[in-house]
Amino acid sequence: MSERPAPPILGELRQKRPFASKAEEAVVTLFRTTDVIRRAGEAVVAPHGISAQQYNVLRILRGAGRKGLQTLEIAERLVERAPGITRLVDALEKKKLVERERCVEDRRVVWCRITKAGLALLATLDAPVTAHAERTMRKLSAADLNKLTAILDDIRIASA
Amino acid sequence: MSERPAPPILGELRQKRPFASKAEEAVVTLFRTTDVIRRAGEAVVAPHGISAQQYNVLRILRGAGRKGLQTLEIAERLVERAPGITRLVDALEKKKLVERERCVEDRRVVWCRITKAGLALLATLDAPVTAHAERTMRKLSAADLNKLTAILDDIRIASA
DNA sequence: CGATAATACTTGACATATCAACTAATGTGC
DNA sequence: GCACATTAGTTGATATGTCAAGTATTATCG
Repeated sequence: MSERPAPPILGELRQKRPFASKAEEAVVTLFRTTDVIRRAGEAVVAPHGISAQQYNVLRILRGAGRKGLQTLEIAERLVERAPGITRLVDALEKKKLVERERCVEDRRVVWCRITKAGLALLATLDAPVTAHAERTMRKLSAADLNKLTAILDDIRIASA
Repeated sequence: MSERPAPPILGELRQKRPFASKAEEAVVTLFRTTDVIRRAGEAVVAPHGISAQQYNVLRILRGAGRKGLQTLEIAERLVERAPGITRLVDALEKKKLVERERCVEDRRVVWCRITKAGLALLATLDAPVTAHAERTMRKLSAADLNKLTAILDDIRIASA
């Protein structure tokens, strides 16, 4: 008789009942783990007056370079989807981290660009953000880190 | 020269630049994957008039049995933390899925219990929710499923 | 060319999330 | 038993998320 140890997540959530399946256990564990990491990540950027989503927008716009990106293109590239992209960019514009310009050739389009101030803010955040990721994953071997990413990719491919 | 293939997440987010580190790639992949799964999960429960968080509260209260749980105890057991537990339970009470009662012995405490209607709702959701988890993880081998959970547990332990 | 459709946002309404005060009740030390 | 801290929860202010509907502009088809 092999007594399997109870999943750690059960104790963490003070649950006694086992999960209906391994799949459910994995999903709950995934949610929980991501929540923990996200909160820690928000704590990194929040003192600088922006949310994690706003940080993501800034990074996307930095990557886009001079020309910038159309509003809805930003939305498509967000790690975590946000239907309220207009107001997300509104907030960044109010903070002067992003600027917008109506396109002349196609007046439906609005081009968004990161400002100097936005780039400066990102520059100060690069190291802390990378450090946070390293800290989060520090206990994993290189093999496990690759394995984790590969498994997550498999999950997304299957759900497409 | 081994040409490594670009990480799938890069194409998905239309990014050209590689990540600063494997750790950052893993974190972004984790966020993205969880976002995809969460949205699909919300689509399962939303038609029944509740959010994923509210569903989580109901499951916690079902697990707690007759006596119910004190308000803040629910908050501690949530998979994804919610500081606004009062209003979360408010919403469920308004829908008659949960009932509350001020404790007589310690009048600071409020006991929360799931109602018959709450149990009935959960009963109809059990199968679809389990199905969603199975569907999400269907492409993973049993070994990979265990590996995923184990790696995620390691991450949380390290960040404690 | 003119009607219709499609695109690219924007806005309004409402649900949630977050944080910091605040209230009420209980526990603790002197 | 009284001041003070602690606990349990609530409330207010503000930000963010979400969906549906609306506006302006461009594309398409007969």
